[in-house]
Amino acid sequence: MKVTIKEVAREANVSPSTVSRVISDSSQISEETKERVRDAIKRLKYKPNAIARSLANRKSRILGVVLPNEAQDLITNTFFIQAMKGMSKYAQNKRYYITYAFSEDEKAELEYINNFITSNLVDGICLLRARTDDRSIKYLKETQFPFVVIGRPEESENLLWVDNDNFQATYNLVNELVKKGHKCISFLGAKKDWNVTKDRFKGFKVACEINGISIQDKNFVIMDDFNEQEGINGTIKLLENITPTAIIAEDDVLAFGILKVLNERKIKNIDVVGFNNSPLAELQIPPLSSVDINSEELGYHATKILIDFLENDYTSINHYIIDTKLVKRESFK
Amino acid sequence: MKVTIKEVAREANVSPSTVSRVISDSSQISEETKERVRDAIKRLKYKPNAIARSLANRKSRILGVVLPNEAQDLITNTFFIQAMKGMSKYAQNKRYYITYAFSEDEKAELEYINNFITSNLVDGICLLRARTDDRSIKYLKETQFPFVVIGRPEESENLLWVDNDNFQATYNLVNELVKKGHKCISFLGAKKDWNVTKDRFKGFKVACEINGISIQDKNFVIMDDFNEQEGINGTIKLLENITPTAIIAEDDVLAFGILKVLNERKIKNIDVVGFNNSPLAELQIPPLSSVDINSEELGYHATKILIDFLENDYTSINHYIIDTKLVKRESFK
DNA sequence: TTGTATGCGTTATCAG
DNA sequence: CTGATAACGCATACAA
Repeated sequence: MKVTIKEVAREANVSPSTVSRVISDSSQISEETKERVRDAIKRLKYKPNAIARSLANRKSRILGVVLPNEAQDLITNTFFIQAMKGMSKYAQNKRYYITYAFSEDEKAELEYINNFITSNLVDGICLLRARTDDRSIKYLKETQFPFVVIGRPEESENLLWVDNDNFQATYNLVNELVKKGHKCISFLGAKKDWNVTKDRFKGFKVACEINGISIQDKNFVIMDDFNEQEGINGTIKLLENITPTAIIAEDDVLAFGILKVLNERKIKNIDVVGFNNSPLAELQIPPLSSVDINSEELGYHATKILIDFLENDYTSINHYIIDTKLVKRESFK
Repeated sequence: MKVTIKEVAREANVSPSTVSRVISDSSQISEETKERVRDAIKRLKYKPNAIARSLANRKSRILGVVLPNEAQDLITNTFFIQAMKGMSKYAQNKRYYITYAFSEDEKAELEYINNFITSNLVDGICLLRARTDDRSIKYLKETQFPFVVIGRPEESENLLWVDNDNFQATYNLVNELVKKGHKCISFLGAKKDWNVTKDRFKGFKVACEINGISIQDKNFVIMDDFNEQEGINGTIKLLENITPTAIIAEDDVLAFGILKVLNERKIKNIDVVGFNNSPLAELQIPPLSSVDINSEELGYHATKILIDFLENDYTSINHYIIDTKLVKRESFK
């Protein structure tokens, strides 16, 4: 049988409310009785019941995370497990729990979110990856439920988010390439209405312009999806009109496609850089240089910003930028 | 403000207990009032409070999963995310929630488990991967707390587990190799005290013996850890004493190391087969044949067996074997 | 078939 | 500084 606060109270010869106060280390309890109660707690090995506590507090200390379940994920999914790890790291520090749900599609995602909220199980929600015109975000905003997004949302005022500075990262990358003497740089992306695409492309474009490299339509290709085949198709299309000296891929999977084409055509003098630094990057031929987005940090700060918000009720910081880092390998060094 | 069971009761002109009964679809309530209450529920958009329900039921419908620190191995981790996906799939069906925690080491793991149990937050626990002499399992057994293990534990009586038949899978694999004419087969594994290692090695050994292939010490190597470098070292060691026509790797990451050595030495006539069918397998040169362990199914049935146990309180089935499937690619076909 | 009263294990309010 | 007492939202034994 579980030992409750009552047993402890009896053991320590105080009332249950006193025990409760000792547990929350209330300042208005004498050190003496605190000692006595703590002793009793130890002796009886008492642990507070999280559920009962949640009910009384109307706070569960549980966070809900909804994982999207899109086709592209299987390969790139180290992002998810890493982000989840980062999330749990901070949450565990703060004695929060995290519960997760995989959604089959956007509709299911909304359902899970709705369920999380209305069942009163979670105090806050964490969304991985913002879509454009994101219905989940819209819904969460409407209901005023606390949540954080990994990936900058379109309308980012008044909501919590964590992301890399994708503009800056790509901007810097172009500069590095230029420093190495590159004069004709191409960009291969996908999902033109995703914010991450917009940001990275913009960083590419602006940096090129600053460096006096003119960017025309033939300099870049934006595909529909993130997968190797699209990378292959995009590269073929690109090479029809132009022969760049370097290609930036918005994501490693696209870069894998690029490398395939280059290998096949035995083209050796085009540098390639991807994004995300997936574990597969270093196994490519040649090993792929890639911008590490620091997934674990993204997750860590997502829960940090959310929990801080929940506890302070009001914070000045509503977003956080995670550093990126170019990992140089054979494909560009 | 959240609408509670009281509001609904008032709206439907019944008592709260009646509403409660309607929610659990009690047979002893007239269809008529059921209708009326359901109407009220819809009108008021009432959703039961999960926490309050948990307290009253003394069941949270929350499962806890503890991820081992080996999850850090970024390369092999598709197993974890896939297992988690499978777990959530069944749990969601049954309206269970899953909360996870990453443990840094065995000590932390024990702490999390203890916390899960004593805080009364979870109804059951799922462990990923059994160690030998597993303290977590021992502890869970002692406390009599419901739990399931993915990966056959040493003493598997009276506890729930899910696993592949690793003996059988390796046994069959050897037979396939023999059928293709192989007469000298080697085994490269790691972590000699893991059950999965024991089982796969045993399958290898027995099958070889049955086929009249004698197995001596030079025929196999068991390394310390699962990573590519260990695969490389193991292969080098192996090839010092023997030149097999086929090598079985206990895990794909080890196989990646094997392929590296073979490529470097331009050895073309050794077939290689790994385990786990990681997404990287097909990207190897040559594409690696691998035994798919069906991670998602493992997770799915783990929660299934656990939830079934929790709900029936007593089940005859206490373990479940998940099929494996050899995926043939260039490295062995 | 339905309602009343009580408990689930805490926390919070209000006295003392 | 400490102790009753009443919530928190729901479930259920017992009555009616």
